[in-house]
Amino acid sequence: MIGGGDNDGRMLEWENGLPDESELTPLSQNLVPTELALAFSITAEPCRSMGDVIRASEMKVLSLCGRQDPFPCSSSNLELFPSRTPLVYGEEDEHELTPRTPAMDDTESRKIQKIDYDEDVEVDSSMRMLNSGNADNQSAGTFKRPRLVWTPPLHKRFVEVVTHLGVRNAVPKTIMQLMNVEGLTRENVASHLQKYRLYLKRNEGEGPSTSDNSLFSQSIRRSTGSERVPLSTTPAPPTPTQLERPPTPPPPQMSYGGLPLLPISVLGMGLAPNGQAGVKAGNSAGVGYPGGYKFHHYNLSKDQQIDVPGITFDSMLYPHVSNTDR
DNA sequence: ACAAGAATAT
DNA sequence: AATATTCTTG
Repeated sequence: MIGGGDNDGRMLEWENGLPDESELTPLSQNLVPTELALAFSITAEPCRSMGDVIRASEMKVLSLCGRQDPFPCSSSNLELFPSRTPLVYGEEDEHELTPRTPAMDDTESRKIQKIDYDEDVEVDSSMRMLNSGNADNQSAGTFKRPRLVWTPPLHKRFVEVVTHLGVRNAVPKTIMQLMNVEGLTRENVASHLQKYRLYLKRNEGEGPSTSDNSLFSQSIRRSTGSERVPLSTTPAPPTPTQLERPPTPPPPQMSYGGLPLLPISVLGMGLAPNGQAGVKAGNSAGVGYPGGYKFHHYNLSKDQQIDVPGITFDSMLYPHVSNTDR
């Protein structure tokens, strides 16, 4: 115990609460005697009122929170996604060197985002929030893109594009370009496409009227080859001429899933003690990651999804979610 | 050199 | 299981 046993009585008094003003040294009284202060060239600070103290206290609390707004994630806060902020999402791995080649060209712009400043406001803003608290994560050139989560809207977009192209002609780069989602990489798409094709293969040969009544299976026209389906969000459906080439470059850029990406805290998801992101059962669009390393979860709660009749969750992504929950 | 796709890693 | 990364090949 600090202070030993001499002052046990005083400490006991304090157990019933903080001392009142009468027991404390008045704010107006200098703690250092004038002579002593002069001897050490200490200039007395101006007297502070109780208001000053309270204000200072609040400032301290805010600074300890590391930001001005204690609740920046509230849905009403439109400042959530300020424009053009330096990319700060990175990872704690300083061994990850080699920035991608900086070939300056329109088709390569996405790569550049990895090492420079990301154009995707929503994405990097979410990153910033989620990563705040990481002290050593953003020294130049050490960015590591956080793990992408294929939310239902995002996957829907993917399916639209793939279906539009026809599974045979759908290749990652084209898909990526047509999806037109900022921050989405070819690697992201390639990985997802691989899985998607596995899904198709696993289910091939099964008629549409099997026990599989998932919206997923319904949403997919089993493409026989070069068949193409218009892209719903593309303003003008491709003309036959256009179909010869990779179709019309898309207008409005989506953020992931076409909606503002919201931080975990907004969605009732949190970081488990081991650093894993998880979701509460209600949103169930993601699960904790068994590997035990950090990743970011861009998920959207059900009522935040794009209102597209017929397609919401799907069984490829969320086989564990019952259809009635979708 | 680049990109697709498969294989493997986390 | 989901996604990323690496390897192989065209």
